Amino acid sequence: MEHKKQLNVLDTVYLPGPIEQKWYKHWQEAGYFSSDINKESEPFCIVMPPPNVTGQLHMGHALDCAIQDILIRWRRMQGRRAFWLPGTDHAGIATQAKVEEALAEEGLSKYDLGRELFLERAWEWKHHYHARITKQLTMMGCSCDWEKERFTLDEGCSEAVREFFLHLYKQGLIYRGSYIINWCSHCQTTISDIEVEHHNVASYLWHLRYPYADGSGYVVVATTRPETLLGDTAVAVHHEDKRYADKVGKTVILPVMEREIPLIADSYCDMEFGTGAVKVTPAHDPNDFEIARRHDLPLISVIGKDGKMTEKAGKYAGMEALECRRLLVEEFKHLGLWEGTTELEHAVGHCYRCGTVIEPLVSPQWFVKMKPLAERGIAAVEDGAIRFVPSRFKRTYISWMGNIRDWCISRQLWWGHRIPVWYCAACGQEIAAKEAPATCPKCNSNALTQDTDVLDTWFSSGLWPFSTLGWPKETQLLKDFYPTSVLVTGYDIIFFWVARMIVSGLAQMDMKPFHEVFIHGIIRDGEGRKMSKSLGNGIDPIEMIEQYGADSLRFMLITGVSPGNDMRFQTERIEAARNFINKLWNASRFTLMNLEDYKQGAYELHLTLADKWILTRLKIATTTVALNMEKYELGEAARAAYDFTWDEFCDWYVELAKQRLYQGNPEERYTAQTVLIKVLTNILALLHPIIPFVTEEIWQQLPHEGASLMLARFPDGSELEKYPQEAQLVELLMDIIRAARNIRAEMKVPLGKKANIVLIAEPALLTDIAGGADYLRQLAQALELQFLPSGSTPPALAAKAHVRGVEIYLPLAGLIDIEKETARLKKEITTCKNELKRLLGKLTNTSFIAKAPLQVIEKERAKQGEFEEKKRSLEKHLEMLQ
RNA sequence: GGGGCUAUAGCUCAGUUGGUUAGAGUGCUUGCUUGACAUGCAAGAGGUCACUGGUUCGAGCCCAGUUAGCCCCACCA
Repeated sequence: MEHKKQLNVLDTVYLPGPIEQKWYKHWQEAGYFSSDINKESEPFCIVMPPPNVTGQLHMGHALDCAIQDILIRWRRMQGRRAFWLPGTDHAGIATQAKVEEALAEEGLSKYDLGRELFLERAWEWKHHYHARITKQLTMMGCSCDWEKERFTLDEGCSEAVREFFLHLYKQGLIYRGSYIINWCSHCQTTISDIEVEHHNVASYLWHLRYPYADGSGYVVVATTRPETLLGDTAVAVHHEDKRYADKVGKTVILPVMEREIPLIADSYCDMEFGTGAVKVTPAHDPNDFEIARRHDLPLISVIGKDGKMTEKAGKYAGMEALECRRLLVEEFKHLGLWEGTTELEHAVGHCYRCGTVIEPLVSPQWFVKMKPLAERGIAAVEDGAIRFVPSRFKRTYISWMGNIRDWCISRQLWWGHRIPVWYCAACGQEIAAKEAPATCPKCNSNALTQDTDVLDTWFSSGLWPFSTLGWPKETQLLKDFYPTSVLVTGYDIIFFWVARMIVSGLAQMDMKPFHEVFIHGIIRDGEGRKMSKSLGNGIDPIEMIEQYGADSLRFMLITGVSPGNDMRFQTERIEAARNFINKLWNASRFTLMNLEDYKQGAYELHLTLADKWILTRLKIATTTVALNMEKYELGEAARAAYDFTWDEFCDWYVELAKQRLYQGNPEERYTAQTVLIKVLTNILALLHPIIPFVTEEIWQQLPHEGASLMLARFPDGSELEKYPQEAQLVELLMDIIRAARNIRAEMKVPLGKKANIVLIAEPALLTDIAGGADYLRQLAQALELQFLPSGSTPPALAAKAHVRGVEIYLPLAGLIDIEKETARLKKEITTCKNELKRLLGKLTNTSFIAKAPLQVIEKERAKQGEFEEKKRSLEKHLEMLQ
């Protein structure tokens, strides 16, 4: 054990800044973040959800990282081989959009640069923000193994992507085909179904007449998108719709285009909606696309990728779609084919990146066949191989997976993994390969060109748990750490990411990617709104760290919220966290200030009541913390440590220890010092995963063994001793002290004025209490203590309280306010009466007596006895005062 | 149209297998230059645990329904 006293006792306020920087650097240089620490032990691995290199980290990342770092530090302290793998995501569409924005400010478009130069700019962007993100993670205190850091677009991850693509391709699980996809005309790319956000939009339903070809009148269709009618290839009604029973099979003339199209019957139609007749535009509506496949209808694309009408739109060609809509409705009015317009609110798909309305288009794209993959993904969660915490997210996941459709993975972007497929210009052959083939295997031509599209960014993040560990190479890292232990992320990306990782892991590795998924909520602003750029209500974690310290931020983020629930970010809460850390700091200052003469083993220990009490409480608190950590109840764990530290250690034990420290003999002083060190050291260990910086700073200054608190043992309570009887007695003494303080406060006894206290109880109990007489004198401001056996005559003019068989009198001649004391007593008596009423009801209930466990009944009886005695005792005193 | 979450002190929230006199932080009241800390100490006020039923000896907690708010999914044009 060494003891170096460095703490500046003048610093009554803890200043986190320099201390946090100092320790992060120290830990990193000492190699404590390495996955080689505890190398021979059971591995514990977390792969960090890679933040996007689009920008800096927000409060959600701070929460995510705080949780992961807590888990990692905790397991490391338990002796596990803890490995937290950091990394970042290239975030295809998002980053490309940012780079394009930056170019636009220079008056340039990506086409001005060309693919290669554009990618250079994108890499510059990546380097810039990567450095920033790294800085932020270090400021948070993240103990990740930086030497193993990865990026989704690095060489290894790129190889993994190609390998996995081929794996699925060979099984026919990746295919190319012309299907209806979601097109964002702003981003100029497809997006997958989950990247489409549906918002309700107030719009109109136009009722339009399509004349029958045989001249027998017209059918009225209702549409929200008149401009698409130029691409109609049928009108559909429901089989059972009597209104149209004799019309099915006829043809109608599509107005404006003068095209003859059939009237068909399809169960998709809702007879209740509109007129029951729906126009079918297979090229611009997913449902119509399905109808067309069932009825073998042609596809006519009338809206192009630029959002303008195509040449197939006849005279409307080249026009913006919305302008076309307006003019087309006008034309229908002129033609006498407009029946009317009604208001309608309906869901419209928008791009999740830019908010542009999504245009469904038919286009040749690459898809992943999801059904067979999803089945395995569902089974793994259903049979418990992968466990969701909290468990309610299991249902969310399964129901989504059960309804999954094929995943469009090709993107018309430049920033990302190029699709590993080449086309032969000579024979049209499609060649999927890991590396660029020299010649066409079919015709030997060397006129090969690679597919120009890149893959959906989530295609590569889906491989993250194994691509980062070195796959497809058979690395030791992969052997040691796959499957990973737990994945920590927000519920908002369960579908985007968690589901994809499960599916990909099972498909490629034949093994789940992780055992557990720990889901947290999102951080909202003080009013409960989502933090967003557009609202400008985001709170920068860095600002908070600079103002309050990373420890405060971490503590605040994981307390006061239960797992999986959202949290409001309120400044008062981070202030409260800061105050707690300051409290810990000051309790440590107090301890250190009293250790100048401390020498381990100098004397024998003589544990007092207070010592035995705090050690017992420490054992309980430690056990509580340890159990809650195991259950992922981090907030509860933190709260237990907080309560113990502040309420029991600081408010009581430190006060109880002062007398021995200031006036005790060397042995007494030594014992108090030893217990202070022991309890404080234990507190620091319990809190270290949560608030690593301040705990390390203090620990290093206390007598300690080992190089760093990071590598110290995390206590679980089993190593601590307990003294239940002494602890119980101290609890009684505390109650007596509180009662006496209450009386003093109510009677407004000036602080400096000491008063006598008379205690009346059974002799055996009195003897016990007398053992804590010093505590009473000190903390209840007692001048003289008098112990009288039960039945003795109490002092005449006194205030009284009654606590667990002990009558407490404060003779306050001159100070006592009879009226106040009467009121106080009456209030106490009322409480007793209410409790007794409740207890009596229970105890006279025969079924309660018959069915409740004996223990519960005994407890209630004991309470009844106590309250009866208390009531009697107080009533007697009340009478005396009258 | 499905599914989920939330409703507990003025405010923000805990309350983990049903048994505590229902808790914390913050705010409020009162008193404190207490030899670690005013980012603090002590004492206090403040709750029909949304509502209605049910299960149970016993419900803030379990079940059903109602109301209010939030979120996710979804192809009614």
